[in-house]
Amino acid sequence: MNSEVKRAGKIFQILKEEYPNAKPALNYKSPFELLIATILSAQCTDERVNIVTEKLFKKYKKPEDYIKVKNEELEKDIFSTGFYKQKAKSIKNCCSELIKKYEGKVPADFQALTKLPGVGRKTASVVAGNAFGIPSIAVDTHVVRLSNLLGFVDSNDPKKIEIKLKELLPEELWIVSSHLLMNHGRKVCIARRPRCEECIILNYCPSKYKNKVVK
DNA sequence: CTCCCGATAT
DNA sequence: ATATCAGGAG
Repeated sequence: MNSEVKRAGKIFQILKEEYPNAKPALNYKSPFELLIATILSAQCTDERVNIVTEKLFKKYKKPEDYIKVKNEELEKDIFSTGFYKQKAKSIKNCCSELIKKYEGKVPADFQALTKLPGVGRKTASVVAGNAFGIPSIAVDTHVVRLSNLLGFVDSNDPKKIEIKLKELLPEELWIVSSHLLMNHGRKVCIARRPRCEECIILNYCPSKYKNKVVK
């Protein structure tokens, strides 16, 4: 086992102690709700998505419910998450696909998820991992940022980062590792201004007090 | 690489 | 007032 792997192991061990209850920040009660919430979370904070989905999930229960309303109505209901026209289309098309191909159920398969409208690698990983327990690493902007700052990678390509993290970590840590990095990224290693003073893994961070994302 | 867009920190 | 945040599709 190389030193890179050991270092990563140490970092995630500390993060696990710091965030013992690390879980998705999105609120959901089913794979379907998680799928919708994650589509909405593109370029939007999880916090804001939760505000929107609180009402949304009371009104829309099944894929059919999203299809039968007019575009403008769905757009209004998801407005504040931004990119609402795109997202409304994605959600509607996605729901049609679910009905057509999967009897209205969310497929428990990464590749199948990726093919759904509005669902890219990150969303597919979130759903596969958190709704179905399939080992996956969701690489969102926090994971990209922290992976670079912590020196795991020198790249902004989410797929490369995902592959690298999978090499670095044992499979049972994959799902939780995303949550840990997202948690830490949101609370301490904040994009706008990293709180290096309060960072628990500062000693393992090559970017400490740099306040600037590498590359 | 550009477009899609509102919310919020500074 | 405005820079920055936050993924997917074409």
